[in-house]
Amino acid sequence: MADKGVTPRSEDYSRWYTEVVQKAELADYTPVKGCMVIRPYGYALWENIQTALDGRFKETGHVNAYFPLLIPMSFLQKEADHVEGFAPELAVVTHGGGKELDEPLVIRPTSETIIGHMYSQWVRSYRDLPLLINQWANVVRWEMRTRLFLRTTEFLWQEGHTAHATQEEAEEETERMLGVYADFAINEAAIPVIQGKKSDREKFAGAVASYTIEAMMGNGWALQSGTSHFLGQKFARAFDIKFLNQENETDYAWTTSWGLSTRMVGAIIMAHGDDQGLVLPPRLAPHQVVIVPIWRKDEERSTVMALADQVFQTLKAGGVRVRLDDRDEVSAGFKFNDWEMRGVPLRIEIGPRDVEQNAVVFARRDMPGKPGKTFGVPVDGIVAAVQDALRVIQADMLARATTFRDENTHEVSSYDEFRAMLESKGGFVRVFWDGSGEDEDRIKDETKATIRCFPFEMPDEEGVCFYTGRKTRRIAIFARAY
RNA sequence: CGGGGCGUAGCGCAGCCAGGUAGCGCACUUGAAUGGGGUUCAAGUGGUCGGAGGUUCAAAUCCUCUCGCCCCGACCA
Repeated sequence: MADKGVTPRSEDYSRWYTEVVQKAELADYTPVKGCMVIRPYGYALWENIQTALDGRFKETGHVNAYFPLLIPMSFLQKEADHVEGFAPELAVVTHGGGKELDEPLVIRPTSETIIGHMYSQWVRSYRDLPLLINQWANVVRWEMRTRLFLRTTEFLWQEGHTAHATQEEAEEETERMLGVYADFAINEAAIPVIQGKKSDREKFAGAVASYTIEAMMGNGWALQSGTSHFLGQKFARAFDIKFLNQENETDYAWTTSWGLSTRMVGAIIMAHGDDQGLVLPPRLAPHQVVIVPIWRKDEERSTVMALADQVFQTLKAGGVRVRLDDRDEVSAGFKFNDWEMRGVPLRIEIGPRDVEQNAVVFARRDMPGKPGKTFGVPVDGIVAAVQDALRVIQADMLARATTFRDENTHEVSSYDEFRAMLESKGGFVRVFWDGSGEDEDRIKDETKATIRCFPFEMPDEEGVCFYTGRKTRRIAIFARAY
């Protein structure tokens, strides 16, 4: 097993993850420390993520633009919390054209500063607002430890930056975009994320409030999969984004920012992968269907390939992302395993016996082996049959991930219980919380668990804080996190 | 940056303790037989043993330094 598949997750989740990424040919490390190359298959997945998100951004009135990679160091320093948060992980350019620069340039770790600077020049009147811009870009953060997709020195993401005339509007935008992320995660990536607010300890450097979608990975750890920040007027004051309101008074704009990165690829891998490797949700999979023809003799080959090609053309014309694996040099069994490692949601097997019946065999990636197989699927109506199957797979993946998350979410009422739970079962721990930031730090030191969020969905009842014993209405979700 | 581990063919490893002219599996090439779950057999290609210095008649092996990677911590989308 171990010699031909990936390491079972129970043995070593970290190794399992790296092996899945590499066997699926999603990405590799490069000679530059902590930097990853996203291989064509991994990039195709990212492109589908981009398309799904970008469509939602357009629907909510946003437009794309591009801001530069290099930012003057002084810009970073204008917002005190922001520079404090990012200073340790900045990559700095000190030379250009063979000379030392008068002022060092920072490779953007995020673009609030340069965009804030430009917004200050673009905004004069309330009529210029809201400004709703997104950019697809790369950013660099000099992290100490890296992991493919989850934390790399350079990563790809989108970052939305908006400016509004009123606090209410900016707060609405912050929540709207978190909702867009949650909708994407649930309906495209089949990951049942929890929406909530970050604790002060965990919020974005420079934000007034940060919101997050938190996903549970296969080992019970949490992964922050997208964030949306309400920046108040902090950046507007730092970058002088002022406008005249309807009363002809000067006011600072209210800004937001929100981002989702290639880390989402890591989330998909860890939320759905199994011992055979990657399992991709149909809506994002680069290939939704792979057709594997099976034959023994040359005369069989021609009839099998004729039907395989016919099915391929029909599906393609029907808008299905389909691939025909017509390689001669490897066996059918090899191809099965090959595409399983790559997570293709649905495999269509076509052999001589199927040709006789003018039918095919479906094999679901999310249900390996016999249970996921359907024999004798008629070629007539194949497009609808495939689309149905893909819909079912998508829905089942979400349902399975939701069940997994719920089964691994526990409630405790005392700190002893809390520690025991993290030791024995892990996962998310849902508690009443009325502690301080210092309490949070102490818990992190002692258990490695942090507050992932204060979920939006809270029961309308009062409870006792598991740590302080005080009465509170606030719920927190604690977990170990990537 | 602290603690642990590892650098030998594209990948995974053995050889090192007890120095003696570099090996295995996978992959790759060629040929044949196979073909409904990672086929089999045969013949091949491919290596500055991470780098530098030292000890020695002789270093993958011993010594010193150095570079890099992985895992665990601190940091984090």
